[in-house]
Amino acid sequence: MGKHTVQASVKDEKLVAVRRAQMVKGAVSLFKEKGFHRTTTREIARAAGFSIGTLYEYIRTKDDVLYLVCDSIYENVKERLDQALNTEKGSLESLTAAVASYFKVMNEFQEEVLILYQEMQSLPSESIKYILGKEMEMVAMFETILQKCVENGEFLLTKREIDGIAHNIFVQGQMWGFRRWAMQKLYTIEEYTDLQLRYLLNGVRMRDI
Amino acid sequence: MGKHTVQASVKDEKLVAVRRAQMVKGAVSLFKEKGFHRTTTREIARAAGFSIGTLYEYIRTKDDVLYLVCDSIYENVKERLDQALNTEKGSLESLTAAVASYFKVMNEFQEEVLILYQEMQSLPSESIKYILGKEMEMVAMFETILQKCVENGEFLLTKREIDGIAHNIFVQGQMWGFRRWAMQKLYTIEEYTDLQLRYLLNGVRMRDI
Amino acid sequence: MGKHTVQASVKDEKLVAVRRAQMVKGAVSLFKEKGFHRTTTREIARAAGFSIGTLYEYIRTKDDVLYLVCDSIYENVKERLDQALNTEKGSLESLTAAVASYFKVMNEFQEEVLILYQEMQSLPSESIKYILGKEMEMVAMFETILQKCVENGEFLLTKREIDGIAHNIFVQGQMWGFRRWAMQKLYTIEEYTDLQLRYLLNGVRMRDI
Amino acid sequence: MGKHTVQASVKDEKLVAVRRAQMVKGAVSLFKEKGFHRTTTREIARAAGFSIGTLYEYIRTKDDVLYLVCDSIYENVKERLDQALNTEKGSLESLTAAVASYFKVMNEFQEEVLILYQEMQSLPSESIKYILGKEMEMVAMFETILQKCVENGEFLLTKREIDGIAHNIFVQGQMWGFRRWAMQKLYTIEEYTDLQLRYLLNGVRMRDI
DNA sequence: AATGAATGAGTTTTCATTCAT
DNA sequence: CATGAATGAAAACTCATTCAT
Repeated sequence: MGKHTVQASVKDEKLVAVRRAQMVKGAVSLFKEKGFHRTTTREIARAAGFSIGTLYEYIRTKDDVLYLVCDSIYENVKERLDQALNTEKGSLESLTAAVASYFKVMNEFQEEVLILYQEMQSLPSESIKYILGKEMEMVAMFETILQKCVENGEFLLTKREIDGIAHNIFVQGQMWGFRRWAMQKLYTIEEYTDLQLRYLLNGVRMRDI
Repeated sequence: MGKHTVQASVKDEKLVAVRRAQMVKGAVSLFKEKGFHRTTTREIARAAGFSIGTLYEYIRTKDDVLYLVCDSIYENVKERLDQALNTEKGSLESLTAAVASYFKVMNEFQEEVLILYQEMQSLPSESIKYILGKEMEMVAMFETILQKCVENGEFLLTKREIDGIAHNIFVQGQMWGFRRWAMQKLYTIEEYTDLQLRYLLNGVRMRDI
Repeated sequence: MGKHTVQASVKDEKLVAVRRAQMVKGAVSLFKEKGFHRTTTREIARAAGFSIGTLYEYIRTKDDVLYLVCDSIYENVKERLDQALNTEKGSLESLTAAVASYFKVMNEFQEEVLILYQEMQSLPSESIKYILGKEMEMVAMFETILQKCVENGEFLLTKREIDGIAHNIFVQGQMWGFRRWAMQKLYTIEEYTDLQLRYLLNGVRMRDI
Repeated sequence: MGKHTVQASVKDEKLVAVRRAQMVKGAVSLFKEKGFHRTTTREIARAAGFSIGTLYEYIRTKDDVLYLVCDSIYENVKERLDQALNTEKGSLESLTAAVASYFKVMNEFQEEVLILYQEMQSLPSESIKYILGKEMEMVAMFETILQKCVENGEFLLTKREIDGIAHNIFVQGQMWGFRRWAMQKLYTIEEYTDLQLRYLLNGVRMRDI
């Protein structure tokens, strides 16, 4: 955190949180529609339900909005994921369930994740690192699950293979939203989940026994 | 093509092609650095080696530059891919070779592909469709190879499975460039190719014999 | 006075005086640093030790602050000058002492006088006249002293000459602060006083006797 | 010069000079009326006879206008002064003539000099130094004249006295415009010149003869 | 009396596009 | 064909002022 905090002129921290939530909500819906650069600060203010002057009481520059949006998206995704994965016990079923949950979350947040990928580059590299750090935490969740599975003797995998698979899971989840114009014609999210799981598990399942 | 053609004031088609090539080259290197929206038309003209007035003799709007850039990128990728895959004969080895070639091409064009993903949204939806069509053609290349493999009795796959695998191959190639900050710490391009091929083939290889 | 009074919402006149003194003190130090236009009302409030809302309980507009500051500066200068010159008796020595005192005061208030000259123009012309009136009173002090000297037979001067000399004295005092970047490299305030006095008295001293 | 040059987007140096002259002329008349801070860039552009976009082809920031204005004022004053003083021969008459010329120039440029004193503080300190350097050159002109007079045996003065007198001459010239509301009620410029010259010369004339 | 969040008019600055030369 | 000066709409951002608490 520390420097990854956007300065507000308003002192009341509760209020800052409330206003920023309004702001992010409005901004996300605008960014979905036209992207960050084609959205004006006035539009963001209006969508948030307050004036341009008020907007600037809660941020310093337009880039702050982008940062807040990106941060909020991953925060939401991670929160939903934490809830979904916290019962995980290192079994094949729980891995399956975790991946299915993750894909569902990514289905829900597909537009938001698209924003992240398209606009994050405009942030200062410090902020990019910070946000990608959150992504790594999510990948690490899958690594942990896989690791447990290995420890439980469900799979036989090296650390490197675990890393690779965790990445693949993560990317396949994003891909659903990313390439929805192609994927969502071919499959429902459930079908897609089944397909990818089968494909992933082919790679990881210990030969019978 | 038809409407997917950018109008030029200059008649000499050879010259148009030459100037646009200069323009795209300059623009790509600028877009890599700062993105489409943070790049000005003046900068594009300068990078191309001519004046702002001349730039506008070869395009109508700034968006035309983006279109030309996106189009050119996929044209280049496809061209390289056509070369790499045209000797393909429907065998496991040729599939392996094709995927490896594709990954190599994506490694080479990673920054350009990034541009595509980040900026394509700014194009009119007509242009997006047109360019995504090219992407579909590339996916179709892998479908064809897989189909031939099935026909040759190498694999046993349904049409749907073929589509899914082709997509996965395609996405894993893009993922290399996309998530290079994570992937390229873990693997060399060759290691990455091996890893992904093993997973892919685990899923497609006919159960022994 | 009359219209040269700044309206306050707060009734308690004692409090008004206290708050305005705080305000002027903070504002002067800000104006010294960055000038009137580059200083915001929020900064003035903060420097004064209260909130922006409170600031506006004691003034009507930002210009009021400038007026109050200008007024206060001359008020302070005049007060110090009154103290210094009230023992004056119309002799050459007392003139000398008066000029020396005045130069000392101007040395002390040089930054404040700079503010006056740089920002007074932003006041409504009514206020300018009012404040310049105070300046005239100060010039008049020197006229009075000179007049007494003439009456005492120390000098032989016409009314016009007295006016001119009084002005010269006044301007030379301001010049010390105004052109301090040039003058204060050449002289100490004492040397400067000596120099200017000699020069002034050359013009006014009655030929020997 | 060197870094004291304002960057223009337009290449044609002749044109830059012409447009900047228009700009300065318009800006000076606006600054006389309402000061730098109360004048908008749009007003400057309009007064100069071109659009806001064009204005910014010839400057980088609004502060550049102020710099150009300040520079131009002293350039003009110095040029007029150079013309007036170049026939100077180190006699009492030529000193008298020089001072009279200078006062006349300051009478002519009184509003411009007022601008300098009121707005120069807003410039970066580098530019202030550069411009005050020009002022020092003007003071040096009088020092040179006085020095010649001393060499010719007209006056008997130390170097320090010369410096002090040159400063006094310079300040008395500025004072005429500065305090015109007071001075110009009492005297015509000619009378003022006579008066100040008499004082000055009382101080410098060699005893008797 | 004191506070500080809210407001929006107003300001500087940029930049895609045009057009006369 | 090529040039680059001119344009002005549009954008980000500021800040004096108000007013509900």
